Amino acid sequence: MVNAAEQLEILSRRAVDLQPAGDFLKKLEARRPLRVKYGADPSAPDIHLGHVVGLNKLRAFQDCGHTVVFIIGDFTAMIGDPSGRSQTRKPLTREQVKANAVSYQEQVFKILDPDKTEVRFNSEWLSPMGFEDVIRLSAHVTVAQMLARDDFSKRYAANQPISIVEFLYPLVQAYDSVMVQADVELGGTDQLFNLLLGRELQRVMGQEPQVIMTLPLLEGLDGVNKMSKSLGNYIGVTESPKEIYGKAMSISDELMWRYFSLVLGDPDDELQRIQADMASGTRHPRTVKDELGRRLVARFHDQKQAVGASEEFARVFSKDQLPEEMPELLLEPGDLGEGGVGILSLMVRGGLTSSTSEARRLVQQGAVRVEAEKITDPKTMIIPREGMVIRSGKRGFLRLRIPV
RNA sequence: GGUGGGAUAGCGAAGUGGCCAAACGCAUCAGACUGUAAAUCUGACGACUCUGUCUUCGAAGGUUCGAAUCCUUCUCCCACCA
Repeated sequence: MVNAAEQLEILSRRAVDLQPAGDFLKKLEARRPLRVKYGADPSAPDIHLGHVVGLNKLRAFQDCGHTVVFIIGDFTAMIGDPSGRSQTRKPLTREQVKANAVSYQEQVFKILDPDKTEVRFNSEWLSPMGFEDVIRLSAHVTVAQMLARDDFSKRYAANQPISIVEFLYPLVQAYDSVMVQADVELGGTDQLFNLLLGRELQRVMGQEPQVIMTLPLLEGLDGVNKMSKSLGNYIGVTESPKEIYGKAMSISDELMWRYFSLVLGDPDDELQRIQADMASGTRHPRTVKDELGRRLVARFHDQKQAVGASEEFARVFSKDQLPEEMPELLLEPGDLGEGGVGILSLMVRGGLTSSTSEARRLVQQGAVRVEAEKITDPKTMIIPREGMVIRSGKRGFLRLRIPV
């Protein structure tokens, strides 16, 4: 284990908040493995790059010899978020939660060291609690304290509903800290309030308060909102090489530095050097982004697939050639009559569009090609040939198969 | 318990008897430009047998030549007062 001062330097790198820093050093100097808590909501079992930012940090703690207490919020997930604000927080059944938790662990251990990870489910201590216990617990916090949280105060001021359950959630999370005797709790900057409440509750309940650390929130593909599953602006660690690479290429030039820095952990000075090269024209932004895409694929798959994804991407988009694999439509014998088959019908049946209207629109907008020929008349009849390819827009491909 | 407000297309939000398949914004999709960048511009964005037809505006009934708009009942939501 490296010494406390060095650990402090390594571990606090890129942290937005670290409170209180003095306590943290003290804890590190105690030279025992610290219990570093991180909570996960199992309602969405896809770990994405936004989570990776935190997981990377947890891994750094492990590499310094500390223990990660990974809490799966199964209890809370079964209750959901009755405010209905967030559709992704529907109550889940016990089975769903269980299944999600399993897949969660599989994904998390792509980054974390299983030997230094303690996985805990918060139903373990929350399920046995009676209403009396809950009331006692809630007595520790005042409404004014709760309203200190930014989004609560805003919503309250705007006459927007705030359910009591929403007050209870931070409390539950704080109580988790007490139950696992956390030394440190990690979260995104949006978690600041909840983390601090954990400190508060530990103090009230006679424990040494945890140190809290917040990390930057990674912006999603749109470059504006934080990466999240519900916004659909995420790159999941279990996605295919093609998807990871393709999504990486679609982010803006400005944004890609965040990914290099927060997901891949590249040091700032190196990134600045690359930015300088890019500014002077010695490096093309595209090659830099290609590297980002390849490294992300390599990180969650392997090097070989990274190269494959890069090549495939270049083939399809830069050179406008066909991908190696594409969806197929097996035609019926009736399709082979003399008149041919309507283009719209083929598109719908092949899954290129979900309705005839949509197919028609695409054709009228000049997005559809059969082989190399652009189709603009929705009434066009196609005489199918084995292996014929229909393209819809840039990424829609369909190969026709004729039954033998 | 009382008072007031609300439910409109993926989301947000106009519309208060015909000109409404329903403004606008966001998201999405396509085209142009490119590095599939981003930004920008243009167009599309309920469905269909598509110059037209059909089904939509919380639900069910009703008034009317005609209803997202008026009436009745119902369901759900919110704020405020107590």
